[in-house]
Parts: sequence; structure tokens; C-alpha cells
Amino acid sequence: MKLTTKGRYAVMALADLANFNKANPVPLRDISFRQGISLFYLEQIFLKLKKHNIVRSIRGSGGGYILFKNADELKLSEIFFAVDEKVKTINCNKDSKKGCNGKLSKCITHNLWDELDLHINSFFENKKLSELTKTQNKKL
Amino acid sequence: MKLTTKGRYAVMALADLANFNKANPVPLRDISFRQGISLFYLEQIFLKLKKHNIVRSIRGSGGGYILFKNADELKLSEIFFAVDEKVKTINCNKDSKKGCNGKLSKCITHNLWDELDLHINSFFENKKLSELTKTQNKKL
DNA sequence: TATATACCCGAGTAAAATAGTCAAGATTAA
DNA sequence: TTAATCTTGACTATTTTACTCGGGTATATA
Repeated sequence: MKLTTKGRYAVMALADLANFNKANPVPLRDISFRQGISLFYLEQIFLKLKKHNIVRSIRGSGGGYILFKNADELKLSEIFFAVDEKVKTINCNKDSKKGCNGKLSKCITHNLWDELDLHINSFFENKKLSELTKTQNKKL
Repeated sequence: MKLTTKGRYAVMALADLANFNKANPVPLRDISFRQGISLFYLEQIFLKLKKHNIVRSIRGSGGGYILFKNADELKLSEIFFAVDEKVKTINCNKDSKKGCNGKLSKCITHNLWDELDLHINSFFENKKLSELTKTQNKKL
């Protein structure tokens, strides 16, 4: 059970962005360099972030990305959703609409996984991007 | 972010086992049939469960598996650990012992993932196998 | 003792997911 | 006009997952 790099990099990159977002747009090149993430891969990720209105882009020389809303209004759940990092611990209900594993009834553990999903999602729902940059700033 | 089938099947199989564990050992063949899990795969899983003293085996005709301890004493975290379903949301610290991504310092988000791991693990720590079988019994 | 029923265990493999790369473009500031 | 930067879709290598398989060993019971 682990996150994909997409979810992880998205959060890292946005935290970086929030730190340098004071006045000017931040180019991916900079984020790539500072965070050690492939530029190509970042492009892919930011495309999704843009589509979901997490960031706004400015093209051309001197361009880059800026946050669409303030870091203290941006929930991690929004970020994960944008890059398809969905918390869905299992995949019952694949074949039939009613039950799990092709059977008619729910599997014994079905409710458990639902609870787990809720438990994990609550973590992301209650966490704002600003909480990361704050701890970062304290250290500096 | 999702569980592997190993962790999921392990919990399903043990919940099934707990339901039929009254007097006699339960053969994997039965669990395989009832839960719709491949027998070969179950063998692999139960080998691990046995090594970690989650279950005890009785060989030969009339044999099978029984729970090593009572279902209300068995934490889900023990089960997941036994089948290598480790909750480790990311893998910082792979190269160097000090930092993440080959850098010297921790990455911005490092503490976040630690928190997340703790959050998820607490769910499994506080959940007993008996809590699954109970809801099952209510329905019957 | 023969036989069927089970567990035991290591090795192998197909499919899916992940992680990342690449090429060819479109905009725009300087 | 040129360099910087975002835009987009397609492609690929690697890793992980989810099994499968074969050839055992132990034991109850007929």
C-alpha cells in the first residue's frame, strides 16, 4: 500500500511552488531542479493540475505556474484527485453491480475497506498545503 | 493507493476461518470455494500466516488450519505484517541514509508521509478480526 | 498398508501498473 | 526574431502484482 510518485511529486512541487509564489510565476525548470524531479514528468503532472484549476499557467518567456488559490485553502485531497491518486483500497463490484467477486452478496470484508477509505481520505481532507510550507519555513 | 490482493485475501480468508473454526480445522479447499480465491494462491498466503503464528496447521486427511489466537485478540496489523502488506506510503531514504532523493536534507513533504503512515497504521492497530465476523453474524 | 486428503515450498510467468521519456508544437516577453 | 516556457499525445522500459505449477511430505482412515 503506497502512494504513486504522481501524487507525491504533485504535493512536493506545489509546496515548492507555494514557497516561491510571492510575485512571479515559477517555471517548471526551477521546480525540477530544486526538487529533483524530471522536467518531462513534471509537465505531465502540471497538465492535470491545471485542468483541475489547482494552478494557473503563464506562457512564454518569464512564464511559469502560480497557485490558483491560497495554500491555506488548498486541501491535499484536491491535489490527489487532480492527479488521479485515488484512495480506493480495493476493487470490489467490478463485474456485477450488486456484490463482490462475482457473488451476489457483499464480501465479508467489504465494510472494512469502506471504513479504511474513509479513514485515509479524512487525512487528506483535513490537510492544507500551507501546513507543509509552514514547517518548511520554520526550519529555514 | 490501494491494498494488494494478498492483504485483502488474507483478511477475507481469516475472517472465513474464524467463522468455521469452532471445533475442526478448516481446509483451504473450503475457504477457496467459499471466498472465491485460488487454492494455490491461498496456500502461498497461509504459508506466511503460519510462519508468523497467525494460524496453526494440521496435516493429512481431515486436516486444515485453525487460528492461533482468538479472533478478538488478533489485530489486522498483525495479519498485514505477516503477508508483507506494509503501509509505507513512500520510499524516501533509499540511497543515502540521511536524506531523500539523494539530497542531504529531508524532502519538504517527508514529515507528511510519516504522519500519513501513522494515521493508516493506527486504523489497522485498532481493528480486531472479530469485528468483521461480528457484523457478518448479525446479518445471518 | 494403501490411498486419498491435506499441507509444504520453491520457481516460474503473464498481465497490469508505474514511472518516465520524447517529439513536435504554440505562446509570449524581451 | 529568438529564447524561454507551457501544451499535448504517444511511446517504452521497468517493476510489481497476481497468480500458476510441479513435485514434494505428513497423516487419518478404510
